[in-house]
Amino acid sequence: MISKLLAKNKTNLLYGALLGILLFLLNWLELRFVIFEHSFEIYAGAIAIIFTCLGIWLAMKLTKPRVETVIVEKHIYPDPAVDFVLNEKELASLGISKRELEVLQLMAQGLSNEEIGSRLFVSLNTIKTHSSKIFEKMDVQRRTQAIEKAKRLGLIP
Amino acid sequence: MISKLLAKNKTNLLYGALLGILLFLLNWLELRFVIFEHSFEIYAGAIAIIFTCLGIWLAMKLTKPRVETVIVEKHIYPDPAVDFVLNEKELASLGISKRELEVLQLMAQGLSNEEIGSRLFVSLNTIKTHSSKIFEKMDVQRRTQAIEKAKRLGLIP
DNA sequence: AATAAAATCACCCGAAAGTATGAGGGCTAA
DNA sequence: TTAGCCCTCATACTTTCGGGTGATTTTATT
Repeated sequence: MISKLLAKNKTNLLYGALLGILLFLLNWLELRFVIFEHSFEIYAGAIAIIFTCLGIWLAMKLTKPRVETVIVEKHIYPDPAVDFVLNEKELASLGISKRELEVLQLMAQGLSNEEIGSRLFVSLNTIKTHSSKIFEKMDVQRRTQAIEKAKRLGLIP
Repeated sequence: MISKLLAKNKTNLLYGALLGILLFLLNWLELRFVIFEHSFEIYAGAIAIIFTCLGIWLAMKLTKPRVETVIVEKHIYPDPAVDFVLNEKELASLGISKRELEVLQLMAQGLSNEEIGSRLFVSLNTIKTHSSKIFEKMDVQRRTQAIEKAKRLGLIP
């Protein structure tokens, strides 16, 4: 409870403490003044210095920093692979299966049928069958057309 | 000449003048003190207030304005097709000619060599030569690889 | 004018891609 | 369970692609 209150009024307490110290200093200086009658100028100077510092400190603490808003135009180059969303409707309407899509993706990466077969652990003939079906379903003649169309339709990144 | 000097030391002169005024004030207050023997506290308080203000003023004037920079990122999503900029450096470093780039673009659109030849009014053999050179320069084996790499390098949209 | 680079075309050959057809096994929804 | 789709694989055939070589013409570039 008390610690909470302390934490909340931390700054206020700090200010209070500082004021106290200042008053004490003032008093002490006055005492000195009483002892050395003619050290008035020193006293005044001390007060001046101390309160100048106080003023500076106050200004530093109390002035709000000027907020300068800098608008930076950040060009976002959408990494086609990162925020790619598969157009499942198109996929369904074309009737392309999961496996066929896989083949299509590898095709678009520039792999040969042979390489795709190795990648998917199936024979070249299987990939040929898949690609034929893909071309048929997508109504294209060549793999390059399939790739172009697939990208356009959002089937591949 | 003199006006220039004035302009240059404007702030310095201002400070000097202010100091002068302060000294005068101090003197005047001292005079008052002499007149009213027991108004010491008033005197000290006045000094305190004045120098606090001076400190504040000094801090405001002398410290660089504290600028808190808030960076607001404005995200811009460029349409890849609309504001496509050809990566001419890459094009030059690969040594790909204008004609070859044309062929590459048509390739990426899914055209066969035959079709590209018809489109550009040259023979199939010419397109074959072009594509061979393209693959050689791009260090790829297949047209699909060339397309993929060309897109990646910003040679085609 | 000389040189270099680009563009054009041709021929051959092998590799890859694409077409057609058939067939077997697996999964699922009617 | 049966019809339908998917996945797999095979064979045979055609087309397209890609590599290699060589040659001519046009177009810069110096």
